Amino acid sequence: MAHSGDLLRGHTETIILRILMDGDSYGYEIAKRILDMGEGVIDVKDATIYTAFRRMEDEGLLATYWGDGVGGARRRYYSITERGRAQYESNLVEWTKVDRILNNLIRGEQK
Amino acid sequence: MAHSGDLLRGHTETIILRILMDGDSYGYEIAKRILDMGEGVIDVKDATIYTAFRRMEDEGLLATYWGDGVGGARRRYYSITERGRAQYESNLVEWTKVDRILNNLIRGEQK
DNA sequence: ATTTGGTATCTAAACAGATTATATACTAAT
DNA sequence: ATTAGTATATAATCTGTTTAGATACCAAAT
Repeated sequence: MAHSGDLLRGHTETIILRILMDGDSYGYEIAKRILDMGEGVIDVKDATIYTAFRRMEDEGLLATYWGDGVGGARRRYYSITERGRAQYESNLVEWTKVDRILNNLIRGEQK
Repeated sequence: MAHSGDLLRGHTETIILRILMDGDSYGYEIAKRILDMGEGVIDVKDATIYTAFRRMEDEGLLATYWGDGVGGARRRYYSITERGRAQYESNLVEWTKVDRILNNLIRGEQK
């Protein structure tokens, strides 16, 4: 059986980019937000977030800086770059198409 | 960048099950049908279909038999089992939830 | 006659994003 | 002193998809 992460696969970056469009954030908070909105169906693991950050930094989609963890551990903040914004817009267009087609395929509607 | 197959990942089985609910079929035809409905956005590779068949047979979702390829190569037909139908219904319910949540996450709508 | 193109199935090896497991470290409350 | 919550990180593993290649049959064109 496909593991639950396959549902998220390919969308993690888009989701992170979308969250960062609301303002800078850090891994733990982003993970909690996805978990919260995931309603038990989508549950992202923190390792997924952190490996995605590395990839996205390498691709120039994110910029990063250290913040001071108030009342806890240190935080590494991320902000979305211009390139990241462009990537998000592109992914959103793609998703809109994919979503419609996937619905056709899964529900068996006519072409 | 996520390769295009990640968009399909986790849904291939559901799509195959859905197609087989219209009647028995074989790999090449199923691949063409997905390609056709995929509108250039979803393009499944035949190896993906055939490896999915093996998995699904092992899981008891499909039954198979050889047909005679009229005017071409031999065909291996697949039919959906009771278990396959149940799996499809279950996957459909799952997808309905995932689709809504994924849209919330990707479009950044309120919870 | 043989080459080309369409039909059709199959598998080993590589790829890549997600998961598992584990380590580290700081703070606040018990 | 211990536990729980906050926070980041990475190596190794998992698994569905892709790449690349093999096999084979038929019909039409050269």
